[in-house]
Amino acid sequence: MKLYNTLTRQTDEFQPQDGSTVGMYVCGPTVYDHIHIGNVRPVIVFDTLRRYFETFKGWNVVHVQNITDIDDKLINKSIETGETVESIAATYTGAFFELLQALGVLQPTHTPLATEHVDGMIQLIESLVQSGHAYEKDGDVYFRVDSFEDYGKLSGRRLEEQEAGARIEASSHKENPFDFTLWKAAKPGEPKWDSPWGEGRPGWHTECVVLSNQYLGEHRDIHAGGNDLVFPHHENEIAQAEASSGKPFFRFWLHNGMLSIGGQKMSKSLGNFDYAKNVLANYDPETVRYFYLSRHYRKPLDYSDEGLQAAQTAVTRLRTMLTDVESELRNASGTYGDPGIDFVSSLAEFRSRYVEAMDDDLNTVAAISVLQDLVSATNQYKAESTDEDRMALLDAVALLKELGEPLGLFAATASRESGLEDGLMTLLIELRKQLREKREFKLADQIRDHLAELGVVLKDTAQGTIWSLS
RNA sequence: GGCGACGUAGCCAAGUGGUAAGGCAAGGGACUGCAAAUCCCUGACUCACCGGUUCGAAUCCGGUCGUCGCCUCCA
Repeated sequence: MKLYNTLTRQTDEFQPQDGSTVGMYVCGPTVYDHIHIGNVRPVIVFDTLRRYFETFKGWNVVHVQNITDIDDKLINKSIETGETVESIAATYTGAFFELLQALGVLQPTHTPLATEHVDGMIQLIESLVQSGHAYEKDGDVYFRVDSFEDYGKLSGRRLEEQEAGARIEASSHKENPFDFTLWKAAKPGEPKWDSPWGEGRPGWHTECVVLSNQYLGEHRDIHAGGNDLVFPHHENEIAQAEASSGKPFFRFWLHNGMLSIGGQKMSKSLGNFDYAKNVLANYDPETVRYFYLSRHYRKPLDYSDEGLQAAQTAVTRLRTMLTDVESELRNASGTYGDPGIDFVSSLAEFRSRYVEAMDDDLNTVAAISVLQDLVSATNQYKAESTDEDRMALLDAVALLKELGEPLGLFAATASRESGLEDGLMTLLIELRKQLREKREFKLADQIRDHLAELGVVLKDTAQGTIWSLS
């Protein structure tokens, strides 16, 4: 499939290096607060990519999702609240994983904490110091950008051009204003680790390098994150990784677009943000996923309640087809008939359109339109086919579920009814049918209304009354 | 100042050289005892604007206007 690669600035054909295993690293959150609705975008997008790899490409995916649990923001929060950094980090790390689960995100293969890999980071920094790519100054260690020829290759920034109009404030410690911190000396009271340069903590960019190497080894296929990380974070990762190893770091760099609110970028520093948990309090997870996937992942996405509402209506339409068919045919042993066979053979077209869309730089928007078309065609067949020719509808349902899998849709729709439940419903529906035949509509409606209160939905269709759980 | 993205119907949004997907909203019709769901019909002579290339452009080139992002922690 093709993926847009920030490194080459074009869509490149993607294949795992060894042909079967994809190593994918997604930059994770700094756990000093609950994640917001912007942080959710890469989580959903790259979960979708992973699912597509696994279900449609047959590739095994090693998915690394790091947790940054040591950082200035955590230290500041600790000073504000009096809580320890460890305790704050533990709280929001837990909240993060709860949220992933609520969103139906597959559990990443590895979820390493930065603080558990400080030794590895110190080793990396030491090797950079020894090779002249880094230097120590008063307990801080900086990466020497002038020592890395390719600096700027990811973000397209040439050092010479940058320096002219630079608005980076010059630090007296740095040889070049673009030199970045690898190791930061500890102030009194701050969390700290021993190192050859005294007590301190690692810089942010270093953790992703160490964790990538450790958990992916040579399977460094994809490194992903928000496009606000391109510079300086990912640029700096590449610099230190490639300066130290002499080998290419990652082959593919994938970046999702930012979330905006009212056309303005949403961010914590601007204050115009909402917590992801609040959205999940108002919308079901599939609606949330549908909303995020209804815009191409590289483009900016404007967040709005109206957008979520539209997504909810749209995803409900898909789900309704699925539940209606399953309700009608749950016990049926119908036949296909010639029209059914024709209909089933027409389904292949939807699948290939879907694959074509997803293969084209994960075009989930076009893929979703295929699901909508599939549902339209199925509803049409449902409306026009005779009672004997309905088994084909189950094929359409199976396809819809298959296509929904990478998007994370319809997982929760599999309601299992017990034999007793089934029997009771059949009884109630038969009773109500007799009432309706006697035109006792008041009683019949009472049954339907009361069942609705219990979460059971009745629909009177041309094929008889069907029921499903709401 | 440097790097980059975007401007498609009331709203959201694909399409990036071959004559405008899909969803939401809206109106009309069908079905129905009523509900619910569903089906049918109605939508951009047009893709910010101007000029160019081409048999042909929303799609390529040049320019104009407008919006936004990164360059400082940020997904």
